[in-house]
Amino acid sequence: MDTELIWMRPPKSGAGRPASRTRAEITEAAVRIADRDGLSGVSMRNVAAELGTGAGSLYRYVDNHDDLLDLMADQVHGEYEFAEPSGDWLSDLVRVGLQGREIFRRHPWLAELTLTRAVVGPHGIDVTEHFLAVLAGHPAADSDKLVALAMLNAVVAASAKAEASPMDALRSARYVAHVAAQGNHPHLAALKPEPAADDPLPEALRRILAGLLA
Amino acid sequence: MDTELIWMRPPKSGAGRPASRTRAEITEAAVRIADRDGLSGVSMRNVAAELGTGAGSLYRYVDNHDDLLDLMADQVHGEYEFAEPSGDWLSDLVRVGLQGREIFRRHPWLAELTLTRAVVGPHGIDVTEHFLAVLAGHPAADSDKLVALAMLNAVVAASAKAEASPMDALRSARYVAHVAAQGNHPHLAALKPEPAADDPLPEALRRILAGLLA
DNA sequence: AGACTTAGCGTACACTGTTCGCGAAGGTGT
DNA sequence: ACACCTTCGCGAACAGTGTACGCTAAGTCT
Repeated sequence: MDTELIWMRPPKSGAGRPASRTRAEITEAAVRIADRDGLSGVSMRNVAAELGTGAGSLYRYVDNHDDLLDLMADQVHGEYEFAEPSGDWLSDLVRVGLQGREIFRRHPWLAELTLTRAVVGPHGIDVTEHFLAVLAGHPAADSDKLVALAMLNAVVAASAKAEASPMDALRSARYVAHVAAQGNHPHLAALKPEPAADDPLPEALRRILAGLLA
Repeated sequence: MDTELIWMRPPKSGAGRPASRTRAEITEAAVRIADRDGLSGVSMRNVAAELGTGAGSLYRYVDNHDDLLDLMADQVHGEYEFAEPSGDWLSDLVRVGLQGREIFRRHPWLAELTLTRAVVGPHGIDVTEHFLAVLAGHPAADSDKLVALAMLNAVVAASAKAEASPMDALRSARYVAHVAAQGNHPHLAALKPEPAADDPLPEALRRILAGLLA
């Protein structure tokens, strides 16, 4: 069994019949399906059909279904566009977070993926590298910086997931109202249905990052 | 189709043959299996076998597999033990977060669940109620408090997931080393393999919560 | 006692990830 | 040019999944 990450596997030797498809091509097809039908639509058979090939053929390019998910997650991490560090590290990092949210919005399935598995691949690594570059002059310990990155990802993904499934919010709201009517949860009942304030994420990110990297 | 959450469904009418099992019993069996074999072991057939019954019978108690997962997630949220608000809201909330981590440690499958779906049920609601009770005198807007709770959950779950699967960390580390050796990622290569500092979570939670609820 | 309602079960269906063997394809070396 | 040989693409097969449905038996109510 190959315990290495998929990106480290050695390239095929030149001999033999050449492959008619590339791993990138397969990844793109999978992303296309996920964007259209959601993560559950990304089955080996569906991806193969999108490419006009057989399901078993995919296993020439990918070890298993999870590998395919890893490839997808890493691929869309390539959509980040990094600006040169401006000197204001806090604003730069918030920028990264907000850019992440845009990616999550473009690919609603990504939140579930990043929350479930670590994104490590060429593009995921690039994000880490940029994050560290922005914090190059910052006195915090390396481990604290990495913790901050992980937390930033978790928070952005969680908020993206929340805004991606408003049905959940509706069902929850109905249940909360039901419970509040029971009378045993005074603070819950006292919640005011406030006018949705404008986008809370930028400020939340500022505060979280500032708190973590004091 | 019933769009209501499972906990709102009306109790059965007294007539007819009484059920020989309870929903709680089924949920406990599912949790037991998940604790032992992980989330993927929680199939309808496995849970049914654990109870010595047929797979189809479970659908008398649960609408579908996802409902069962919701029940499991909510049930273990009943393991929180809430103390009276001490007056120091920050410490109280950190306490909640650390207690959450203990629950995640006892039930490693829970992180994936809470990161994937919202936990709304009797026990999940109790957590929210307690969170709001602690912040009863706090001037922040209600919506900000709820955001803080969601972020707290995301952060604790993410850190629990990370510590639950050190294999991922190992594979990642190997790949990072491989990339760093390439030379294109100076900041990554400059990371010092520091001695693991003592538990960073309490301080991180303090800072995040203090930042969010300034 | 009889009627009625519901539980439990077994079977069936469509789908999933994955494996394996076979035939064909296309470069490489002589 | 030809043979070789590695690799690809494919189709069938297997074990497992969630779920629907019809039947029978088991209780409760009138």
